[in-house]
Amino acid sequence: METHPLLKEIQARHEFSEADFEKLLPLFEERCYKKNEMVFKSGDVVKYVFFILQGCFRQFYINANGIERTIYIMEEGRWTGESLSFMNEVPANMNLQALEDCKVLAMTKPKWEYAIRNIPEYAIYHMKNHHRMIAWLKEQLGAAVTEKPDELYRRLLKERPHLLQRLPQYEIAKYLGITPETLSRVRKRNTRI
Amino acid sequence: METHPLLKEIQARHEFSEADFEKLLPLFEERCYKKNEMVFKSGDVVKYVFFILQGCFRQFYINANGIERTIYIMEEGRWTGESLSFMNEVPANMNLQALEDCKVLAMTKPKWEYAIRNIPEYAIYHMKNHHRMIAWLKEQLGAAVTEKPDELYRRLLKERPHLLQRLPQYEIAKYLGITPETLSRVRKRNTRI
DNA sequence: TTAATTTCTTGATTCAAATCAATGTGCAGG
DNA sequence: CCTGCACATTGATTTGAATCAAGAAATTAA
Repeated sequence: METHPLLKEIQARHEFSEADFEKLLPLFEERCYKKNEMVFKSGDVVKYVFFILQGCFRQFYINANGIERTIYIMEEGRWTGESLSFMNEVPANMNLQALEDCKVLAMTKPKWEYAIRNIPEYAIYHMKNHHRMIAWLKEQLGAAVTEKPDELYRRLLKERPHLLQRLPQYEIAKYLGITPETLSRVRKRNTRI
Repeated sequence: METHPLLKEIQARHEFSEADFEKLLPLFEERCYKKNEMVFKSGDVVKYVFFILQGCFRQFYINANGIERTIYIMEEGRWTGESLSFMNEVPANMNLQALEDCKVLAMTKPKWEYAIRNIPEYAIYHMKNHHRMIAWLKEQLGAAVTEKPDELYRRLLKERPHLLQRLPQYEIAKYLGITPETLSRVRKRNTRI
């Protein structure tokens, strides 16, 4: 008997019983997105919180001049969504796109509120996740501006090497905030054969 | 009778009773920091969460090459700290410094846990705050890389014009991620007389 | 298989901000 | 008042990534 990927993720971060998990799991519905499909766009009110079962998404920001920047790339076994928009029912300022054919578990707001109220350990896990997200975003923000392309690339190579196999270069470039040409040169400079 | 600045901040974001506030307030202790004093450094375990009564702090990141970047500047009426370090008792990867003589309300972890468990509305407010913080950080990250210095400056001028009066130029420059020289030129270009 | 399209690499050029360097300004202390 | 220091401005130069422009490789379709 295999552990469900969602239970696996939760238990990796927080003490969580199978009994609680049996209350939690039925609150989700399964959804699929095709490669390149937009899950939501800036201006939409986000209706779900998502746990990724299969595939890979990118969340990106478009500034006033139409320049876009990928904020993060999330793979199976992680959460995605837009918590402020979801929680307060306000327009999102981010865009979420499937980079592959994807399968997710999606939970609506009423069910999420039910979970928060009735599964205290889920609420705590949820809060812990937010602390991690905030710390990670702050670090990303610091790194994005202080580090040169070569350093950003080596950081990615160290932390998430499989992404470089999984995604085309231009997606990596958008994530690192550089042009594909620059990434190509960076790779050349940083390749040990 | 004046509303306490902390109650004011909480009520601006969430329905919160005076009765709850009377349970909350005694959990804090008052602390002072002198101008330029470090509250915590990267590597420290952060012992408090802070609400700013007076003054102004910057939180900054130092990368592997010793280059620093100010992530945010917080003024009176706002929270600051490092939630992941505080919560999990792990080393912080950020630095917090007073930019002026400051007075804060500080809460230790045991008291914070007491508050979360015993004042449910505080827990909800806290969660809401995190959603806002995450959305704000994502937007900052998007803006930091896609926008040019002139755009970053005009954004700051629009959103927090008083900061430009309050702080020296070199602190603003570190916050925008540009050199003081560039900021000086940007200001010249963008000043209507 | 070839053809067509997409993605990646490489080179030449441009451009914007960092850096380097000097000067100017305003304030604090003697 | 002048002196000294911190901060800000301005100009000259360098630098590194973006942009522009071909090609080469890889993938997909025919």
